[in-house]
Amino acid sequence: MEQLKRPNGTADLLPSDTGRWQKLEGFLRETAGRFGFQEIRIPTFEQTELFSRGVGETTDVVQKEMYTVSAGNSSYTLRPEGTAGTIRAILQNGLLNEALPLRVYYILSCFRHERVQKGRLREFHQFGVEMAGSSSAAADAEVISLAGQILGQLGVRNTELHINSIGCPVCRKHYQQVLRDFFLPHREQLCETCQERLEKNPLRLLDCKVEGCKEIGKDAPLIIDYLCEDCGSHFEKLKSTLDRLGIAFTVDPRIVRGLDYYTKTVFEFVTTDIGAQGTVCGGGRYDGLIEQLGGNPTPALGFGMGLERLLMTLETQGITLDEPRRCDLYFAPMGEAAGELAMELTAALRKEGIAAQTDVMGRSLRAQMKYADKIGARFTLVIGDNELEQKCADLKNMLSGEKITIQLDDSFAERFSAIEIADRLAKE
RNA sequence: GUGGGUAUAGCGUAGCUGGUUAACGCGUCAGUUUGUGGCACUGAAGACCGUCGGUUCGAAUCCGACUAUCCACCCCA
Repeated sequence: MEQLKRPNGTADLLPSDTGRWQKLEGFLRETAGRFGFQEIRIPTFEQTELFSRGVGETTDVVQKEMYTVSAGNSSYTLRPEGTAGTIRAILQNGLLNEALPLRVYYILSCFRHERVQKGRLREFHQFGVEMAGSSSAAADAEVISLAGQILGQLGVRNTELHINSIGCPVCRKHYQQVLRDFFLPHREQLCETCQERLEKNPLRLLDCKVEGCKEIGKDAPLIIDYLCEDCGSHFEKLKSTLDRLGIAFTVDPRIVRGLDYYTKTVFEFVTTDIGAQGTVCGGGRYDGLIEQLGGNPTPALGFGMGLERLLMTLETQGITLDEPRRCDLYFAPMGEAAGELAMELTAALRKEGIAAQTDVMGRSLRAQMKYADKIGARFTLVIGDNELEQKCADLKNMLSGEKITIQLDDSFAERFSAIEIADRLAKE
């Protein structure tokens, strides 16, 4: 029978991986919690319209990367990102009627039908936060500082924070016209995609990698010089607050996020250590989104952090999160009677909070010792006919090789004995 | 959606100027005299050489298509 394979762009997380995932997730929850964020969990799929309306009809994500299925008369889509669904849930459950600003975080998987490459999967995991109710630059600084602290505390190096402001719909519209006017005379020298961008999304003209376009765009007007008064002072305030918090950043006027909902502040944490897809964290403000999704106009912002990319960065930088496999005691019985006793005692030890294992392969003592060594057991306990007779057991410290004989009570297999062994382990 | 690279046991690789039982390391399992791990030694299991088709007396080896995978563009986390 033919073996079936995983779909392209998905991953299996094996026992050798899940330890570091758990540790990372625990760290993220803990850190987000310290910033006052609480977890929210939302459905894996939503009505397709949520994304076309929230993320934006013209974005690549919506136009060509969504996994959409129709069921009955409805069209559903696997979430390509976390913000739209989170905002939907916030509105549907009236969370904005509670103390503001509302702060939520999530850890979830996203789905995008893209061409797979390093750092880009079709199902990938994101840690994200959303903060709603504040239009102040202080909120921006707080969200950015959470992301910065996460990376900092993990010990991530070679990562830069880039920030920019893409203005509000009013000043952006004005700027787009200025940009068009600038590029129009060079139309013929632009690459094909840029000629399209000129019509559809002029902001993108700025971060084209084609040499010719780069050259032309070198002296292009920058949006930060065309911000309206409100957007401009918001950006100034953000920069001074970041300075005050000691968060290093560079203003990168080329950053343009590909999701339509962003306004004013956009930012990303970028590393060069993991290949071309170096954005580990990206986010920004989206003051129009909540209204766009049917809520009362409410300012908000957030970010998403790609967990695969983060883990990849940690790995190339030699930062480990692994926890060794835990086995406090391996119980090595010899013979059938001892084997049955071992099953009972092992179960009892586990109730005492001890990570215990015993033989289920019918192996020789020598083979059992090898196995105990491989799984990293701290102690082994050997019981054979002699020990059964004398009501004792050999306890061996696998690190030092030291061996002691411990005397056990009459009621060998009972709780009491388990506690006694547990005590001995604790003393060692 | 576009371009390029790669595909041989669980993992990492050799073999690829076509020639019979496809090799090595790691890992797994068993054993090295009667009841004690790490080292060493011995042995075993494990591969339709990605799939289909073509060239040929003969294909892991050459050619084509498909699929998977990797890298990059694009886009984004």
